[in-house]
Amino acid sequence: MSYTPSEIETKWQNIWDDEAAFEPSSDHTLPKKYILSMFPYPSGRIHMGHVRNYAIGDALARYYRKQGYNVLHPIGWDSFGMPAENAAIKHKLHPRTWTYENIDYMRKELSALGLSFSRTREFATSDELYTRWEQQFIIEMYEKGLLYRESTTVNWCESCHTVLANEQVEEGCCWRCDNPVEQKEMPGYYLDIVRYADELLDDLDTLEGKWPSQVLTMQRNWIGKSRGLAFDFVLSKQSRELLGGHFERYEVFTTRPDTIYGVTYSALAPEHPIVTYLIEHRLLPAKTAEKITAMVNMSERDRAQADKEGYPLGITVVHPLTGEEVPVWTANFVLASYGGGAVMAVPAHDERDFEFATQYDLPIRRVIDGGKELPFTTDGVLIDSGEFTGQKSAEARAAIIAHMEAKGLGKGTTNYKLRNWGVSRQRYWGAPLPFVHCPSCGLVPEKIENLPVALPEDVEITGEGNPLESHPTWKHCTCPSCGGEATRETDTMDTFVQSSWYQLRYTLNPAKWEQEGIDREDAAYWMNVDQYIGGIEHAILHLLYARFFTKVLRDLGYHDTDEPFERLLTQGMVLMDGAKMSKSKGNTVDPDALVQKYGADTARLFTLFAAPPQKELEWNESGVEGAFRFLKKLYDRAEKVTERTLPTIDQGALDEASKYARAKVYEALQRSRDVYEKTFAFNTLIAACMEAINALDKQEDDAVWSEGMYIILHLLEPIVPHIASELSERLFDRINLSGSIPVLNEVFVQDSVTLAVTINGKRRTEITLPADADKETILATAKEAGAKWLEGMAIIKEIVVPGKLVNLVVKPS
RNA sequence: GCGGACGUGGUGGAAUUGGUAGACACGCCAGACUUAGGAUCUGGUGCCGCAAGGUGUGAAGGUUCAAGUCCUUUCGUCCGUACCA
Repeated sequence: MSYTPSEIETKWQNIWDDEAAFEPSSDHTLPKKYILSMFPYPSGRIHMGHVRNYAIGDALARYYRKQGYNVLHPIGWDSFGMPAENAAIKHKLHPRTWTYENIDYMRKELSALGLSFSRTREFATSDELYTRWEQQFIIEMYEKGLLYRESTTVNWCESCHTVLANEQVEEGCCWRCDNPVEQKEMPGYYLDIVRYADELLDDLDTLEGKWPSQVLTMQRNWIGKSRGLAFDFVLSKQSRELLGGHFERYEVFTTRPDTIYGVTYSALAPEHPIVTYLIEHRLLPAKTAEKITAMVNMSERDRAQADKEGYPLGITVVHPLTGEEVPVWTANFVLASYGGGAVMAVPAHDERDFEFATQYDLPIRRVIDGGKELPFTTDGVLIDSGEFTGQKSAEARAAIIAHMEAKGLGKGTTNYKLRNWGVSRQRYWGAPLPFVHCPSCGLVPEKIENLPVALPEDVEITGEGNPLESHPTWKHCTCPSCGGEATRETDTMDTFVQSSWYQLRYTLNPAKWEQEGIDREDAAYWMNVDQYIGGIEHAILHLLYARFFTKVLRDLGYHDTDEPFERLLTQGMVLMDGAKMSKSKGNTVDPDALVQKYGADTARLFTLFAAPPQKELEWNESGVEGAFRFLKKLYDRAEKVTERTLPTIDQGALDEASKYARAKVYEALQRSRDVYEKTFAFNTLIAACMEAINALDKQEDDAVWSEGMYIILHLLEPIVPHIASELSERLFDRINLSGSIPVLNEVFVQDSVTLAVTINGKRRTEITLPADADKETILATAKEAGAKWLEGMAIIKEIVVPGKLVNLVVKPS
């Protein structure tokens, strides 16, 4: 019989379905493992990145199941989002239809890979039941003050009549209609993630060694915590008068209070209220006002790339320590959203301040000794700094903060780069924000018993404006509080909200889906995710939001875990000809076609064999054939098996080739634990199995063959489950597919050993000796074998590394 | 700029605590079986050299009996980030 993957694979997929083989047990006394690969967006078809992601997760899930763990290995669909609306515009399909048809199709594609997912726990985030609980959480967050509504500046496309994410702005223009994007003040909903900044930062330490350090670093930088001094610049008397008494002072933040005596000017963001006031009251030259307005209207991205630009505002502030008057400028490099939108400028010790000061001929005053050239931005000893002169930067920072605090001039403060998460979108295909605008009560959350606030089905998606806004009836409702006429919120939630808590939803027994969002007991048992697997592209957004939601839901009393993902594996991209596979480049491989041609096992084997999971995977058709060839060989060698169980073998009676083969088999077995539990270097485990088969091929003992196949099928089942199950059923009644197999140390005991002989560290020859040879014998043999290189030399040192080598250190005698 | 990761044959990649570099696979070469083969099997394959031997993990130093592995410097590639005061 020859290897026909299609038959075998269909057969086993049906058996697993019938057996409900991958449903987790509700017995919470069992040891558990929660293995999660990031769920897919139902874009239409699966791609090789999915195959890789799920092959890794499935191997781990199957491994732990075999070890006797109760394994939760769920799948679902991250099914809200813009592509559904774009498809709706293009194909005149309802986003829901398009989405759920895609899900049905992709579910079949994933099934064909033989992935061991729980079927009963599958859900889509666009299911109304999922939305219902999400809306409840959001309302509870609102009630705790974690969610708030606020008006801020956003990217706005007038022709599409919608807000755009920064990512949707291409060179200042709308990604879809190419109209210039405007900055517009608009209300939106924000989650106060900054309130959790410290915990999100500190808990990264607990993930050290379990998450890739790169991801930890990226999150740390993203949170961007910095400590320093916040203090007020008080406007001079004339400046206050100029500003009509509307402003008296403004706050600035610095991480370098030690340089405060070097301040020679102060700069405000162009959006700063003082600047706005000056423009609105025509207190600046018309041309200057125009230029500043242009800076304000520039998108964040463009501004970041622009050259330094600024204008004097004709006002001054008083230096809090020297009493000197300092000129105030507005400058495009000052960010409105950080540290109050104003800075003290110390050109001598800050690169940006220096560049700006040089450009506009502002004074530069050195207050830190050190370095030859300015700007000198490292720590040093203070000079010309009043009573702090002579102190080192570090102590001066503390002293100046203490001094300012004592005098009521300022205080030590912490700032974050992290900004609150804007979660509202002017989109149809998302979870509605469950709020109502009441003319008398203001913003009111919907009543819990009325949830979910579901999307209307009868909408027309045109791509212009929010269909919820233009729907004739949907937004009209009664106020949950006073019962009067009111309007429903038409913004929907960012899709990242759904993916922030799905890992908790999976833990809930499906029998309780209707009654609960998250179950404390179920979550306590399953959380946290033992191994999370996904692409590095989610290093910040998704992984930060999911961590945040986990903590928030913990504080709302839904569960008790601090971190959602115990260990994280970031898989590399799948490449073809050195470039990421993409439709536009035309360098894709269709997983369906691959499975049809070679079978799912070959697809899985190749993706795990060609590279370690963390690295990029270069697609290679002949490599795929190599994987297929190995499976054919494996299938073929099943004929060699004569015993139906793990045989007992008399090691002493075997010939060298059989002993060698046994050693190779057990080496693979020994290696497997590390691979599945620690390194995920499936490529090395597969290589070890190939070596074992090659070694078995070179010997003829039936029992050794039986033992070898028994163990190799056991090892490979998580990777190539169909062929392994098929052969295992035929040969061993599947008994080798559960439990673990002990490593027999006797197989590693060798009668003779081969040692390398090196002279001065250079390998010259090798010697073979009985395994129990003593050091003298070894040295004598080595000297004899290396006589040629020892002529005329005096041996000054002899090193024997047992089982490895002999090194003789010599010099001319 | 800053932060991180990585440089090993023609290719993907192996190599516990420093201990025979190149496992395994692809490709290539030769042979066998074949009408034929892009099927299968056997053998070979880092580089230079007929060989003996030499040489070899981006480069240059260093530590060590011994370095792909540790240290210093340097070059290169990839990824992330972008005026955060």
